[in-house]
Amino acid sequence: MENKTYTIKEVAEKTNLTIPTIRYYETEGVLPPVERSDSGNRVFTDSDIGWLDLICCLRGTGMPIKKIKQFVQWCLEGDDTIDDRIEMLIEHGKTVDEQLQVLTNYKAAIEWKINYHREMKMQIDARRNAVRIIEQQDLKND
Amino acid sequence: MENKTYTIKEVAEKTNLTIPTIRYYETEGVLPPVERSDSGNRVFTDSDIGWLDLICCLRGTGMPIKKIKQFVQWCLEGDDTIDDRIEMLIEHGKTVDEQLQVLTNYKAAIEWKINYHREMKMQIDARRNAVRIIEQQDLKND
DNA sequence: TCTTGACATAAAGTGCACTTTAGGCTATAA
DNA sequence: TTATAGCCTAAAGTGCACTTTATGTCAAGA
Repeated sequence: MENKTYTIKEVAEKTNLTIPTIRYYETEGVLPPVERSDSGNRVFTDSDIGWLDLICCLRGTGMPIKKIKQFVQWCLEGDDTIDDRIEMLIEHGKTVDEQLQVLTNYKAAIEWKINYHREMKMQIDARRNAVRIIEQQDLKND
Repeated sequence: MENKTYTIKEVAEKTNLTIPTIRYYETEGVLPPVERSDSGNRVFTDSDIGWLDLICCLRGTGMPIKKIKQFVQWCLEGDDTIDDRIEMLIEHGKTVDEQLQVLTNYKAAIEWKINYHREMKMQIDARRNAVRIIEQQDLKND
C-alpha cells in the first residue's frame, strides 16, 4: 500500500479536488512540496493524499486557508509545536460543535417551515375544491 | 407584540446582521420592501424581522442569495407558488442533512487527530524526560 | 441656530478561495 | 515525425456576499 505513486489527475479523483486547486494548495504552502519527476511533473504519494485529506477536513469545517497553512507548517516543524497544534485542533473542534448546533437548529426551523407550508397547501386545495364544487352547482342551476 | 416598529439599528441588533447587510438585502430584493417614515427612514415591523430570520436560516445553511430571493418572491406571489416553495424547502432540507452528515464525519476526524496528537505529545514528553534524567546522571558522574 | 447622530443612497472596494488563460515542455502512439 | 494528451508556470480573472466610502437629508437637544 505504501510507496505507490499517483499523478495529479488521479489525486484529483481520489480527493474530489480539481487539479488547479491541488496546485494552488501547493503554491500557497498549504500542501507541503510534492516530489517531482525528471520532467518536472508532480509525483504524489499516499502521504500527500493524507495531507490533502486533512486540508479537506479543515476547509470543510470552515477553517481559512491561512490557518490550515499555519497548522501544516507546525506539523513540518516538529515536536516543539505539538502544544500549538493540539490547542488549535481543540479550539477548532469547538467551532465545529457550534456549527453542528446551529445547523441542527436551522434544520429544525426548515422542517417547521415545510410543515407550515404543507398545512397552507391543504387549506388552499380545500378552498379551491370548494370553489370548484360551487361552480359546478352554479352550472347546473343555470 | 404586533404593530411595534423598529429602527434599522434595533433590527441589526436583534438579527445579528450589520446595518449595511440589511440594506443590501432589501436592495437585492431578498428582503421585501420595508415601510418608510415621512423622512424616508426604514420602519421595520415584526414581519420584517421574520423575513430576516428566514433569510438568516437559509443563508446559514448555505443557500445562495439568488435562491433565497426566488423563495421570497414566490412567497409574495401567493398561493400558486406553494408547490414550488415546498419543493425548494424539501430539497434544501436534504442538503442540510448532507451538511450535517459531512460535518459530523469531519468532527470525528478532528477528534481522532486530537487524540493522535495527544499520544504523540506523551511520547515526546516521555522522551524528553528520559533525556533529562540521563543528563542529570551524566552531571553526577563528572 | 447650530451641531450632533442616525438615517439615506450610489458606487466603488474588499476578501476569500479558487478558476481560467496563455504559453510552453515532454513522452507515447499512429 | 508529428500530433496528441497530460503535465507545467505565472498572471490575470471570477463569483459571491458583503463592506466601505462619499455625500447628503433630517429631527432633536444645547
